[in-house]
Amino acid sequence: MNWRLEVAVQTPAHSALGDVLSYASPQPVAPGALVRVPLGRREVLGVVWSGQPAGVQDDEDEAAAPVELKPIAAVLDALPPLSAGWRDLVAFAARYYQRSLGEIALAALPPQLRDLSTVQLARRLKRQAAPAAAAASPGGPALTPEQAQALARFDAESGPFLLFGSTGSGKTEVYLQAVAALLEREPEAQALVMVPEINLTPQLEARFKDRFGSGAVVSLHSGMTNPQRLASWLAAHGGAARIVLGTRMAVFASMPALKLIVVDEEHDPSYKQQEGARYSARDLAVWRGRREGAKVMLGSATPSLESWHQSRPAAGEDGGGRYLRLAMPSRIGTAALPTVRLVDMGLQPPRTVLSAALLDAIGQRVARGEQSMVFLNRRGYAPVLACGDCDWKSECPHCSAFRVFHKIDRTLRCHHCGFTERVPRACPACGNPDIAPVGRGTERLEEHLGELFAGVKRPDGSPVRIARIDADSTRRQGALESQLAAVHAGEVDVLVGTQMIAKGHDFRRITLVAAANPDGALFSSDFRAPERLFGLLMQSAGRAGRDAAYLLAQGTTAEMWIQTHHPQHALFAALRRHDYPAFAQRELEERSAAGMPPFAFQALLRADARTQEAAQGFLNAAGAAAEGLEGAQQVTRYSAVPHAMQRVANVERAQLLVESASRAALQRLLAAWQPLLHGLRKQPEGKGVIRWLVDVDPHSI
DNA sequence: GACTCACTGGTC
DNA sequence: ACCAGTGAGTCC
Repeated sequence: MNWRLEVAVQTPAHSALGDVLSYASPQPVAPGALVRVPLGRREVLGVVWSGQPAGVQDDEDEAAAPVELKPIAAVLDALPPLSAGWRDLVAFAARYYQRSLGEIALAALPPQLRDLSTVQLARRLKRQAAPAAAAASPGGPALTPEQAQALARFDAESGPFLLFGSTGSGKTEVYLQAVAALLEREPEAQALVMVPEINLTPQLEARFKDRFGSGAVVSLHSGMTNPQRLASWLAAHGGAARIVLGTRMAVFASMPALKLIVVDEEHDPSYKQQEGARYSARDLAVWRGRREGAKVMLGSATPSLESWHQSRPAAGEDGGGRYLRLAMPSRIGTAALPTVRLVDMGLQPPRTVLSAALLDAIGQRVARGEQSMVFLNRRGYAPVLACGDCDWKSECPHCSAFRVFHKIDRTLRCHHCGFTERVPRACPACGNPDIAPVGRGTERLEEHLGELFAGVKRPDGSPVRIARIDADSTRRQGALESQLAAVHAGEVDVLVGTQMIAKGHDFRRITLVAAANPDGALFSSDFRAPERLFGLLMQSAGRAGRDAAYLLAQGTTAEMWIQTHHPQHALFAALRRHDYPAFAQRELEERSAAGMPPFAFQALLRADARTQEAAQGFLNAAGAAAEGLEGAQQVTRYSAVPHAMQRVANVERAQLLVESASRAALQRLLAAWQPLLHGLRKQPEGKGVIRWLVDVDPHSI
């Protein structure tokens, strides 16, 4: 008997191929099994989606043209098939984000699996074979009443849950105990714990391994080598790993006994994949939890407005959100949240970088042996280099952006396309030797602080030590770790950096945090910018004064300084009171009035082309073609506009927004649109279009 | 998405 | 004559 298998292989949705390809097999193969199949003149990895005895015709067009199917090359039968739950997750993600099954499925598998033969894999599995590790969890610290109450409700209800806990309220301990209770109760159960950035996995990994033993915990993130990723993935797939800790990609980890998903810092933008399949790992986690009967806990001090709205308590007519909110407003110990001080930059002398009051405050802390941290969201020395005579500026020849001046190696670097040149000696346009940096980045701030604090001494009389952490200083492998270690060891008095240092790090001796110039986000065209800024500032404030005992011993208090030209802005007023609910309420009222998310659902059709006209022409033709499609009446379609970063590496980018109050209507339209777009690409309107893509629930517009 | 193939234009 | 770069077409 011959069998016909439908196999998902890595092909994009806009190829002319269907979602799955058909192959012949001499024996039945279970759905979810991994197979190697011929594709053109290659042999690739695929996932069996379904199978049936050959000769059974269920499609009329099949009968018209019976084709000879190629046989599969091999079955990786040493591996248990991927579960129906996993396949459902992949299928849902493919459908929702308008990609092919195979693209999602193959991206969710460890890359090394693609080039292992059956023999190599079998050998690998034999070496790996380990029974499910008994997870040890010798208790933890005593819980605060808030933590205990959150856990009690988590235990009693089914969720999903939004753990709304201020920075330092001990959210991680709640995760640990929720996992511990689960693993103790169910000897096979697995838990998935997601964090936003790879930077943060080592610390969390250490805490989980410490609590549960190193055999029970594996990591899954893009910073790992391929063999490491394969080993982690196999341990999760086989059930040996009780806990999987990872970044957004981990949402697709194969976990046969998944019973709990934690999404830490659920508001973090990095949960949204920004290339390829643009999925939101947080949203998929909620979907997966419901599908697989696993409890889901989202945690944040500044939740996304989506999650906040979704967890609103019932009031009046409103039945409330679908999530259950668990609040932990207090910091552990006696530590209060830092005092927020606003510096009105309008009252400072012109061109002030750091106000006298802030410098004085930092100086005092240096003298007492305390640490301070200054944020500036611009790396490099200066964002622009400009000629004093003519109007030359350091524009990138390939992008609609300025090249940034990096003094350290005297280069002009484009942060978008990477184009780098030596700094010219004189103005390339008029020859004037007087070209000067405009504005400031972290490099210049570091230099500036060094000059200003040249006379300031530490308690032992030694000079102040200033360090900088940003993407440039941490390019080398292991550099971030060693620089963070230096801060922890107290070898740094003033730390300058980008938002890289705002997240998660538990610095014990930092008592002052300052945002040098956060105003950019206040009046951004991106409607999510205030939300991101509030989260970032709250998170930054959370870096200060984490150790109550240290503050007490020092006789000091924690402070967050913000330099702004708009001290009256409502965002800062809420921040001052550490009042996220007030901020969220105001934002939600505005979003509701303007009909924006979470009160509407959006998708972007984006196109890249050689010229802006070609990109917009394709999009507008696509918009017109959508007229009359299913769902179109309920979906607002806007005109094509240039992307916020219009040109990158000589490619013009444009986008077209579609929006609806009904997620279902939007989904119906997108599904019906896909084949039209595919066809349009081949029409004259598609001339010059390099690529197009759909971004569902886009993060920035 | 990964790959091949045909075609282009530039250089030794 | 020999390439890198690019665009079009294919893959059950």
